[in-house]
Amino acid sequence: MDKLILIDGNSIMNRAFYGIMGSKMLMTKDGKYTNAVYGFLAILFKILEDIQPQYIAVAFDLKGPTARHEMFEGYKANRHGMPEELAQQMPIIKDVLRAMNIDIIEKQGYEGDDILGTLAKFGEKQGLEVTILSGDRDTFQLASDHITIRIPRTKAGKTETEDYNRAKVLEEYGLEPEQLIEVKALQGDSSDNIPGVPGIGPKTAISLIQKYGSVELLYKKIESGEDDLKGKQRENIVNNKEMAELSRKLGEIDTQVPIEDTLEDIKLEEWDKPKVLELFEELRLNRYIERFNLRENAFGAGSVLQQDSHFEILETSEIPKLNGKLYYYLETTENQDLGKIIKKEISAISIYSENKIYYITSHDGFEQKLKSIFEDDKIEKYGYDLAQDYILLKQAGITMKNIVYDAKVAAYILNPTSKYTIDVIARDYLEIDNAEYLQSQGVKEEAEQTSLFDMTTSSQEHYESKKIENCLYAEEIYKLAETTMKKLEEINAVDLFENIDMPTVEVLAEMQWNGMYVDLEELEAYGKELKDRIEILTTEIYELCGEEFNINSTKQLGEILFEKLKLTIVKKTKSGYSTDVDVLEKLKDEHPVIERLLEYRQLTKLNSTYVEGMKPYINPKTKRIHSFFHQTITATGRISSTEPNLQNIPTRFELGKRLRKVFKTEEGKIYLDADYSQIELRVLAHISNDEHMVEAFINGEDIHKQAASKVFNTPIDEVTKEQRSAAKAVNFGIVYGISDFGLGEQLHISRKKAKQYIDQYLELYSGIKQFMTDVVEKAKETGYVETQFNRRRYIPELKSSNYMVRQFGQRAAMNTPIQGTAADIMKIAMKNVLKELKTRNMKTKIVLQVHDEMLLEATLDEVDEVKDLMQKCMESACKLNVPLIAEVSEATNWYDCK
DNA sequence: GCTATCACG
DNA sequence: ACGTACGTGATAGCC
Repeated sequence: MDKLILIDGNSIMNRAFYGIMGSKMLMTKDGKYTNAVYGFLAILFKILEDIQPQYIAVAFDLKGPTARHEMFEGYKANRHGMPEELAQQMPIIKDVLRAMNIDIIEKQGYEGDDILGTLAKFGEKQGLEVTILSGDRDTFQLASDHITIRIPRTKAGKTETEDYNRAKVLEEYGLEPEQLIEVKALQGDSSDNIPGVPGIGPKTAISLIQKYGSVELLYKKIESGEDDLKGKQRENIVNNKEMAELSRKLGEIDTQVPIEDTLEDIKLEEWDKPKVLELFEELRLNRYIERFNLRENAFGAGSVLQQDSHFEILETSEIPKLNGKLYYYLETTENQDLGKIIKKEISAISIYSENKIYYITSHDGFEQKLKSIFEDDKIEKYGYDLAQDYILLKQAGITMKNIVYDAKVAAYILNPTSKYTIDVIARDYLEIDNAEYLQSQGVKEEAEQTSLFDMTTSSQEHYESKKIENCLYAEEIYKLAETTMKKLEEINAVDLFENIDMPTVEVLAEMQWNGMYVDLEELEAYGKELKDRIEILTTEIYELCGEEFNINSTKQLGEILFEKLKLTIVKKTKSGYSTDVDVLEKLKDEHPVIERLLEYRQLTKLNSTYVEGMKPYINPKTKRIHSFFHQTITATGRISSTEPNLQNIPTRFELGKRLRKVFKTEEGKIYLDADYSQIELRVLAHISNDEHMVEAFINGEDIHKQAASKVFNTPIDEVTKEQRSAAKAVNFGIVYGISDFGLGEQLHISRKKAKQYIDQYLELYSGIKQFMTDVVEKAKETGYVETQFNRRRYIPELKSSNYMVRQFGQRAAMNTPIQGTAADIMKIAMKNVLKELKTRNMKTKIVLQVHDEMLLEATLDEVDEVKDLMQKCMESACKLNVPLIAEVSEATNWYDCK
């Protein structure tokens, strides 16, 4: 028997959209979402494969009123339009379907359901086996012996489907499919705003129809008094007869829609392959391009994958001819040697050269060979994650020189909010699906090898797999260098890449390699002090609360404070009572336990995060902490630090700040710590070119004081401390993309008052106001914002249907050029500092960067010179229309650098 | 793995 | 009527 598939386009797109959401939101590079298209196609291909139909059609709703709206003006009144992120995908899926020659049926005044119903009945009459694919259970009323409704069902994260034919409906509801219309008439449908009869839910409705057969028969029985309904329920049913009848009409799917399409139209046809290919390429659906062999059929080879067996691998022990450029990938193995900076070592290298990949595994004299190429200043290095390679090589006694291209960094600049595993980059910029390719080459995944049932993987197979994988990467680095550089040119970011971010690779690797010395004994003494005090506090807290509990559990603490002690509930979180600092500060006068809790929180934070948390990272050999510094994490261009994070070592409060005493210089060395003064506000002054702010900086005025004087309309000499501090908060707020609510929270003042401050501020700093309007407007237009050095951040949130998300987009649009430009400037300064140190052959080392602070460990003989060059490098990193000021301090421990 | 909290610029 | 300041990372508790 021939088969027909009918798809409810809107409902499946909807499901696909919400099914694939969140962190994995798929997006094209220009910020267009593709998750629903992707999900729809996955579902489509699945059902095509399952059913192997001869006929297929997809129905869509059109905007505009339908017959149901005329019947009842409240119909679907509670529906707001589909979110923009989904709406923009509807034309895309239609284009794809057209290219596949799949009939799209839309009819003004009718809903998708009606079209499906009409076609299903038509198909059944023609003797076809019909399957309707819909996410909407309303369509169950169409089920029959030859019409099956298939609905997707999410079960434990996996999408499965369930089929409903007449028998299945009967089994689940105890009713004929047609009777579901009657059920809905009584029950109504809140999602479509169909009223039904008040007080009747699904259970009652079903049992009533099971008993009486239909709405009509129910009312007949009531009229003749043969019913056995009672009380309020009976009253409701009697009083809402019209509602029930109307609801019945609204809920019944129309199977008489005048449709012109013939059986011939909905026949499954060959795709227009070139068109499908084009669309799939745009959507980056490489997986499907491969699966359906679109490239071969369209216009032959397109990517490496089609170039049959691809690249030639040569296993050798000799370095190939390099022609001044080394395109390479380092293979590593784990090495848990405690003295190592990173717990890996180089096990092989794959090198691209003249269309071949050379694979060289570790052997006698291997390191010497690596040294000869990596230390050669005349050979440009092209790779992936060179900061890691730098350390790996350093561990082998090799100092990498002439670092030119890092694919990870290039991809980061092209889109700082993406991910940069080599697989993702290959997909994004080479349209290669590495997993699929490796599978096609018989490469076994690492995870499979550890499976209990797969102990058979021989070391030979493992070797082969590793080889192919690493050689693929080397090949891709070669290709990426070309494609990503081209794309960098398109967005005018070559200078940023070559002169700012690439030099930063080495700076960060140096920082990690150098590390910061930590006095373990002092750290432990500090920890002991904390722990002693924590013990006392714990006892006191238990006593004051009258019981022992886990103070670290916000849940338990919340119950004690707000249920047992009945303190005022200030704020709630998603899961219960909030107990954060703000809340506790407000409760300080209500109970003596609060101040102890505040101290307890502070101390346990210091102890667990900083003392205990940091200990394991002290390298037993160097006695130093070698944090990772990441260059491709933040949306703005800043650096981040992990394992441990050295960029958030306490400083605001004395007790925490004392921790900085354990960071000490080695014998005969001294820290030089340089801070940019107000770098973000200076950048803001520059970008906005606001008259007053620029003037204040040029005249060396106190910027917060000036703001206070303006906002509070007070002569500059009469500005109070409080006013200055309030104005400081406003300045911060401005940089963050201000909101009255946020400022109000920060200053503990009313929203109205906060708004006054802001309005007054923007009135006077009109250049800043202009900048904020312009930057948001331009971002909405182009979809991205840029720093002064053309670092770009796409902000798709600006197009969100969610007000909150849009607001966030606006603040990000205002903040990113400021924070990002400051980050760019710092990177330039670091690069120049390192360059100076190198050319002058100095022994001073860079050990840390904290956004606007740079910490060097200088040898005593170099202190004066370095101090000077550091300041010069920082202050002359770029030319702004306000002065750039760096303040340098020196001490033998970090605490004393002020 | 998510949430709440808190450390930094 | 809603519920926010921007950018990060680590820890603990809880599911």
